[in-house]
Amino acid sequence: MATTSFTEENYLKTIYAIASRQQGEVSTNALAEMTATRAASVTDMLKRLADKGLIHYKRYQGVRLTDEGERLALTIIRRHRLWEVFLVDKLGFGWDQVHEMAEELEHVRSDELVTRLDAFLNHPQFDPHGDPIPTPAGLMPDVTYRKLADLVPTEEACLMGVLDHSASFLQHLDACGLTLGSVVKVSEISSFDRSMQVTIVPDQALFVSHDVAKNLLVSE
Amino acid sequence: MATTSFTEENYLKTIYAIASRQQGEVSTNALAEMTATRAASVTDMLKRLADKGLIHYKRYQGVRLTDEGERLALTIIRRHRLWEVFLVDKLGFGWDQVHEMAEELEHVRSDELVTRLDAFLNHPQFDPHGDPIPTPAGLMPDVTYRKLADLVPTEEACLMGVLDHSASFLQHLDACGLTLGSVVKVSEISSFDRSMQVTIVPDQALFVSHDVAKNLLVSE
DNA sequence: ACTTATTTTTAGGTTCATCTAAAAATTTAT
DNA sequence: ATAAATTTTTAGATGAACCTAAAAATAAGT
Ligand SMILES: [Mn+2]
Ligand SMILES: [Mn+2]
Ligand SMILES: [Mn+2]
Ligand SMILES: [Mn+2]
Repeated sequence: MATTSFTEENYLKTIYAIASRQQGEVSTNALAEMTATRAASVTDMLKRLADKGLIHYKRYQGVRLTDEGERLALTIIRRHRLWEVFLVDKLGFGWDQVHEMAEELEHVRSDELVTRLDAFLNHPQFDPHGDPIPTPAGLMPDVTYRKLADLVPTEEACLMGVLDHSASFLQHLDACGLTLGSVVKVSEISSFDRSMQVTIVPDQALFVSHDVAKNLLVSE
Repeated sequence: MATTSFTEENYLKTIYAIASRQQGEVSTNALAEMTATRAASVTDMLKRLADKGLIHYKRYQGVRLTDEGERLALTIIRRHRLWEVFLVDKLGFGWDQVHEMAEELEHVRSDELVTRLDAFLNHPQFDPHGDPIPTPAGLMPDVTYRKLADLVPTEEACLMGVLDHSASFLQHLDACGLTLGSVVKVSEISSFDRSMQVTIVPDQALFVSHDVAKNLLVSE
């Protein structure tokens, strides 16, 4: 029940993020890189998180979230994503503008606030970037997307999310008219550079580089 | 332009709050009491705020906000009150529940966020407790209220705000049916304990103790 | 005016979150 | 297997924000 600081919460989120795209323990160096701090600072913090029972930590062996740590990480991710929905749906921000604000809003501590915000937003399942919103109990819904880059000609699919969350990538998608929810159909793939000719259904023809296609998630 | 910390922002708000209900400089002790810290800690912070040009400070002489300090204090108060409006009007919280959450939300740093929130709320002039919302430029609108306790029989006035912001006082008002915006008419004042017999127009008779009446603001 | 009481400041410490530099453990390469 | 490279940890500092205890300045009381 001890109170977790702003900084501790960010470490938990970062451990979760790294762990979810690899298997095995998360390394001190990976955390130092992600949090833009030095490895020595990470070690310090890992000891503190281990003392609080939020991570499993053995020196030189990397870390893994405990059940409690994961639950906490997911409630913070839940808050982050709900605030992003609020900022886009209610305040009219672009999906490329909301991440930094959500980084601060996610630390506002009130369960009742999250509950009411969720209701106010009509219990959204996904944030503006297509990422699933963890449940109130702290469970991540598992969604299985494919990358647009993995489709073959004549396949049709709905744009569901992005892997690259950078403002520049999101702005590029805006400029191309690639909006989440659109249905796209692959017409042709260049064997030279794997660039794709796609149609945004019903009839908007579009050229998509492999760099873009491999960062676009689709479902079908 | 240097960044102001969470803590510094709270000190500025506190200095403003104390200064606005007295004349002359704000004492170290008063600040220590309000911030629930020790006088020595306050002195530390005052030096830092003075270095940043946010307060006028001469040792042993108390402090006063600089123009820049006051502008900053008022933008934070603006954010606090806008978030309180959001929590009550949009999320349906009671006016007795929102202060603590607003204490955290007010520190989320984004001018664009405040601008859009203000528009989303339809540019409210007052927060749920009847306190005026400072302008985007950092100016406090001056409103002049009277206390209900200062009215005499047959006077009628509109309930505009509260002086006591405690949850227990606000809940007591809820229980009595004393809502901001109601029009009340004083019928009788006891010369013994200054308690009031009032009518919530059109016809709800009510007994109001002096303790309550002196914390209720009315205008007319 | 002088003594006493109060307020404020200084001095010296603590904890959190960071840092650099050096030591220790682990991993990789020959 | 031994040496070299890499990763991780320890050791020792720093700054922010707090603390207690003692000293200094100001205000009050006689
Ligand atoms: Mn985000
Ligand atoms: Mn997102
Ligand atoms: Mn408040
Ligand atoms: Mn208020």
